[in-house]
Amino acid sequence: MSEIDTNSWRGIHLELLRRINEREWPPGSAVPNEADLAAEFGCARTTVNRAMRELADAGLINRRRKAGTHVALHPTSRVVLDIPIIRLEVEQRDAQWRYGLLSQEILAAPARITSRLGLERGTPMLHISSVHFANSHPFLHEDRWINPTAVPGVETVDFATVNANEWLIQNAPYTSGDIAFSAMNADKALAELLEAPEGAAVFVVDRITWNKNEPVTAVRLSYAPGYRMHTRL
Amino acid sequence: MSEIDTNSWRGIHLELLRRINEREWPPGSAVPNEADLAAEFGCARTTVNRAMRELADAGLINRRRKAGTHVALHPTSRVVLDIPIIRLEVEQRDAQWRYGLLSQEILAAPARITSRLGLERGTPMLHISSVHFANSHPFLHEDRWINPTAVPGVETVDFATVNANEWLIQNAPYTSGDIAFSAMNADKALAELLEAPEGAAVFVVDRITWNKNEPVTAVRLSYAPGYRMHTRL
DNA sequence: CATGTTATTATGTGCATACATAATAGGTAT
DNA sequence: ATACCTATTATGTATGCACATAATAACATG
Repeated sequence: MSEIDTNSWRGIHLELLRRINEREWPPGSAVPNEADLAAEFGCARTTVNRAMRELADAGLINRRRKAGTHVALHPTSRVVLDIPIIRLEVEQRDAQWRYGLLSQEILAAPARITSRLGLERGTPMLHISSVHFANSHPFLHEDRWINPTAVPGVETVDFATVNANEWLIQNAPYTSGDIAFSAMNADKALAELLEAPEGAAVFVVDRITWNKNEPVTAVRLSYAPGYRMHTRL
Repeated sequence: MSEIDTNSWRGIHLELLRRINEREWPPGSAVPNEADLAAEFGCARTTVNRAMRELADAGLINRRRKAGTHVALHPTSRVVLDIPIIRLEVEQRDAQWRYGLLSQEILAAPARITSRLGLERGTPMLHISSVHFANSHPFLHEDRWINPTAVPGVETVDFATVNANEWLIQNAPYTSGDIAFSAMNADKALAELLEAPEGAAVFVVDRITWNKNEPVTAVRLSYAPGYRMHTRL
């Protein structure tokens, strides 16, 4: 049997997890306060606090000053997704990455883009369309709009040799963003690019980023059919 | 101008974020050590440590003992998704939630389930098929397999009156799990259940949970077309 | 020169203490 | 009762100190 180290926040974290999991502290019930737990475990309150903070971050308990700590009634499972740059994502699958630029031009951005970014209708933006390949098979289509005033110098970049995904991460910092996942039927054009049948279900990631209230870029990644995004809970 | 409170870990966290974002500390560069930063900000090392830990958790910096702290080369954006129980998800959209059981029976589980769970082929499991509605429109189809030996008492539950999603969260704790997101074309049966055209792109969540190496449940949630899962970065 | 040993260094963690802050409970005046 | 003020309480955070631990660098030894 592995003894619990009640002197380390990890040990205490595990023990509290156990009490919650085994319904020793059922959902909704009050958890003893930090001082009491510290006394029970024979450690400093700081240590209990650290353990409890992790549980709160994971959504398993709710904490409020004075009101105390309670086991979450509906423990929303909190999933952490790491979204790497596309080249690495391909290489992590032991596949060879390749990138092909389809078009790069300054255009009046369509309303669906400007409205979401909070820009004037018809603002000139840099539009980039490209495909990332894994072992010569299409992996995803990247459809991106960049706000040139937020990213000085983009106009001069040749996105045939450098891919936009990576260049932006290196050169266009953002302070906040919005990301959405959905499923879409591939239209004829997309289907051709992804070498998939028309109408095929495609996993889509829409991402928008801002740098201090200034919109930077809006991108849609359409993954070739069969793509799965997964993590552990 | 808002002054930075260099005495609070939040203030320091913001200041470090700024230095990273504005390329004062470019990707790959070394960050001063905790002691030096503490001296610079005039605070305790503990406070700097707290701020840096947050940055490390967010994937913006990499920390290694002795080697020191470095700004991440490819800052993988880390997304946190909260997956609430389905009823709450519907109600958060200001819609009325309703639930309908389609079937509940003990069956020999198909190979695609048992193999992923690490169970004997043909193990008897409780299969539950149900639909969740939002304002009387199908919201998602829940296709679930439960391992009865891991969840004592499931056989006696009437899942026509209690929905499996909620009952399990309350009664079947898990210690680990696996979750995957993908897109699929609805087959004829699913399309009918979701009141969608056959072949419609459907957002699918596959989740498997274990309780200390014992498989608990495998579930597939197929969302009605149009569903978007989104968060902030 | 390769290899194993030993310092050195930066982060990781624990503790006691103090004070800050949010939220509730209790009491007082109107 | 209602509104307002005032304890009280549990969590949140900062500090100085100490020691643990991982990883590297420096050194010594064959």
